[in-house]
Amino acid sequence: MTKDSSETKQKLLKAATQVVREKGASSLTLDAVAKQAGVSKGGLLYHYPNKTALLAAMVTYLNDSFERAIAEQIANGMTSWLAAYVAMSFDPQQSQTAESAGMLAAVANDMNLLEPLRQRYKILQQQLEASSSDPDFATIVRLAADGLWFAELFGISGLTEERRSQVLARLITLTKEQND
Amino acid sequence: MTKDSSETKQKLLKAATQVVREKGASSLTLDAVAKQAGVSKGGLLYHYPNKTALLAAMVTYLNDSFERAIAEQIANGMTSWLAAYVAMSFDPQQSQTAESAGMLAAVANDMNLLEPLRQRYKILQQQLEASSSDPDFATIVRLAADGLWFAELFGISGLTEERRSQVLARLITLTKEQND
DNA sequence: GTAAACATACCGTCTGGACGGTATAGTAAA
DNA sequence: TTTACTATACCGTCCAGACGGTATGTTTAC
Repeated sequence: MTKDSSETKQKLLKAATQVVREKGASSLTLDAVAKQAGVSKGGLLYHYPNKTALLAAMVTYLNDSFERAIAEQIANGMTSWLAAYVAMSFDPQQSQTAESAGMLAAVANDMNLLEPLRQRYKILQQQLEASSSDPDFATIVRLAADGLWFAELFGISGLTEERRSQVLARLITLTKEQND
Repeated sequence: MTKDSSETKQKLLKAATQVVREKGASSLTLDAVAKQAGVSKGGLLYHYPNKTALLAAMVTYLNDSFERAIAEQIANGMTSWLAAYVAMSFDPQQSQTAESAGMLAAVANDMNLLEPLRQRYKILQQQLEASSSDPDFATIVRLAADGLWFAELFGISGLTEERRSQVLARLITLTKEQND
């Protein structure tokens, strides 16, 4: 291995993410990704044998990025998983990058690609319920975080900056009223 | 107008919705919609001169459908706009039909098509805040409803039926603790 | 008969992906 | 330590099909 395969793969994933962010999910073509990554289409297809493989990798990347973001929030002082989840959902850094691109790409091409996410969320929800004294309310907090994340992804939140930060603060407070 | 143009248009919109639901947003082609509607492609293009026009109509349809659904919930006993909004978001009938299809189609093709929705949500959020004694919390309730709607649209809610109905009940209760 | 409401046929472009080739580096026998 | 061989990492070209859209009929209602 001369140039380390995984490094190029990472570069291609980044390129795909950037294409989605800049030109939209409908512009995510193999040509566009290859061009963005500075690689020929043949080179792209060497690493990802078809478009589905690339999309699947994007979803996996989303998944991992998600994982890291939560761990990061916990490291940064968030006292519970739910609080970290909320903080992550409000983090502008994380929101509009790899995660959103993977989501949009999957939705635009084949929703079945979200299957790994479904498995994960099923487990996460179970853990959330198990670790909370008020599972219904904990779920509401989680869904509110999801709601903002999606609403901002599609640009339909309608929240001002002030409101946004106040809602964030309130949600963090609400996570502390639970032993989770 | 012999066969009533708007009637055929409605038929075409329904067909487009059905295509998205059955085959996914990436399969929403003019051919597919025409075939589903039992019309030729020329016939489709007579009513919607290009694909963008069709997509825009789907978003408008989504918008109106959304409006009607809320009004319906209020007619069915929901005492506040927020409660009606929550109930609508949990209504399995409404969720996975016209609204979701329009959303998915817009995302898959051109996110700019969501612009009308953005305008609307900006106003809705303002009204929600203005009519509530605790705008932050009202926003949280709204976002939780959005979160469930999106999560179920993408199949990542991870909620059991029981949990789902309990969360719904809880959210409705929470809307009543506000004067909105 | 004329205009709306379709249908049919066709075109140009884009896109996924197959394919042959190339360069470089490692391996292994002589 | 040269030589033959193989695997990895990529490039450039080409093609079949799909898709959006046009151009041109043809029917139907009034």
